[in-house]
Amino acid sequence: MGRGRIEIKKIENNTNRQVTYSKRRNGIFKKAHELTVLCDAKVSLIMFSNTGKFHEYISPSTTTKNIYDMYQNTLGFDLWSSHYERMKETMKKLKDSNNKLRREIRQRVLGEDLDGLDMNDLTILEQHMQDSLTVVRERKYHVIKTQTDTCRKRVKNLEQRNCNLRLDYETIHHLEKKYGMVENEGGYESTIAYSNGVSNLYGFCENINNNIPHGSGYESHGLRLG
Amino acid sequence: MGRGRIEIKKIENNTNRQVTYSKRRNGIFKKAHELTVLCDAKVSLIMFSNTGKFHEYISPSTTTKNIYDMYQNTLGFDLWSSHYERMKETMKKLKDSNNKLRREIRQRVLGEDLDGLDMNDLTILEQHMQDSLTVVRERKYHVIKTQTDTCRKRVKNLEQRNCNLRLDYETIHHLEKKYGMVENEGGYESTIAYSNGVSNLYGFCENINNNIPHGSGYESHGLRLG
DNA sequence: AACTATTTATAAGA
DNA sequence: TTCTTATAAATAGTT
Repeated sequence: MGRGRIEIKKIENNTNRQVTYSKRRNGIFKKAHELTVLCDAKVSLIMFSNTGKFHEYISPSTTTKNIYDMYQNTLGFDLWSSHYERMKETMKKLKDSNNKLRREIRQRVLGEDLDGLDMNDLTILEQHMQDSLTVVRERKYHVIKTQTDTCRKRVKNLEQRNCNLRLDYETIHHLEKKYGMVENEGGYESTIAYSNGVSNLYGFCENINNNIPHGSGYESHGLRLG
Repeated sequence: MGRGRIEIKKIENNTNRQVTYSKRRNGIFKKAHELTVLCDAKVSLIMFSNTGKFHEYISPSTTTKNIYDMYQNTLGFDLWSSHYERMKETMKKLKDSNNKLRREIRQRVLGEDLDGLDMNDLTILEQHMQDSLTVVRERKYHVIKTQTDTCRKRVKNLEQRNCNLRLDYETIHHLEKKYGMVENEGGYESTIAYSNGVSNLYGFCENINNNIPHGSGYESHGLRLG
């Protein structure tokens, strides 16, 4: 019904398709309305274009929800309710699980809600909590150990560098004494830095391999830092 | 479009109306299908004749339920699913809550999943666990105390009753000696019961206020029963 | 969005 | 119901 007959297959030209959609949509709505009036029928017509645009026709004598309810009645089964029932089921399970978890936390974390437990339950619970506490303590000691190890490495590194520096200074010192003269190119501040530097460096070097503890067990760290 | 033009108003002739319904229904279904194919659209067409007969067309690329879901989404308002959306929301919250609780349990009850915690977190966690453990231990000792108290009361009660019984027997015994005769109304079995009874009763009475401990602190019970 | 040549739908009749 | 057919209506291509 047009200038030429067309094959019923997707119109590839985008503009064309959209124009045809618009024209035919009006046509089909008109037909739906005519059917409604002529035959006293109830029609629900919902359409989405390929671009997602929405249009609907609904017979004036009814509503979309009503048509849908009739539809469900007619088919006898309820598209929603199977879904809905499953959802309610899932929700109930989640709630139960939640309550169990909360109770477990009340018992195990807060130490509340212990009224229902007998001696045996309590003993088992106590043991579990003791075990968990041990795990947490071990973790804590592990963290401490890692921290102190890192710290010790940094200290050792610094000591080594300062020791080397001291040796350099001593070499310079001896050379100065040997030639009986001080070049003193750095002026006043340099001299101060030098004398302080040497005494500090001595102090550092004496510490090497003596004052830094090397224990590696959790316990020794725990005793010192706890 | 027929042998004559018709006015768009309800066809009063019943047969005629039904024929027209049938013809036009086919026409509109055909149009709906053509629209689906030509324009790549999604169409849901549900019809009920005035006699209640049901017919539907649905684009092959979708389902009626899907169209209704889209319909609801598009209108934003919701015939069925304000309820449904609230349910989904609640469900999401429950799931989140559940995951949080599980994580808490993993950390606090099983001592797992501690990687993200620093020294401070660990110390706080350790303290909490220690506190909870203390609460559980106190509860345990409370249960022990209650049990032993109940037990002691029952024992005391029994002792008292047996003591009274012994006194009664002794009274009878003295009376028998005094009058130099045994009435022996109970026969053989009674005599056996009597002689055994007396020796047992003596044993019980000697224990009163001597062998049953009366400590009330948790610690003493813990030491004895733990 | 309007036009119009054509196709398509369908009212009435069989 | 289904077929037929004259005719109304819808619409494809064009402006």
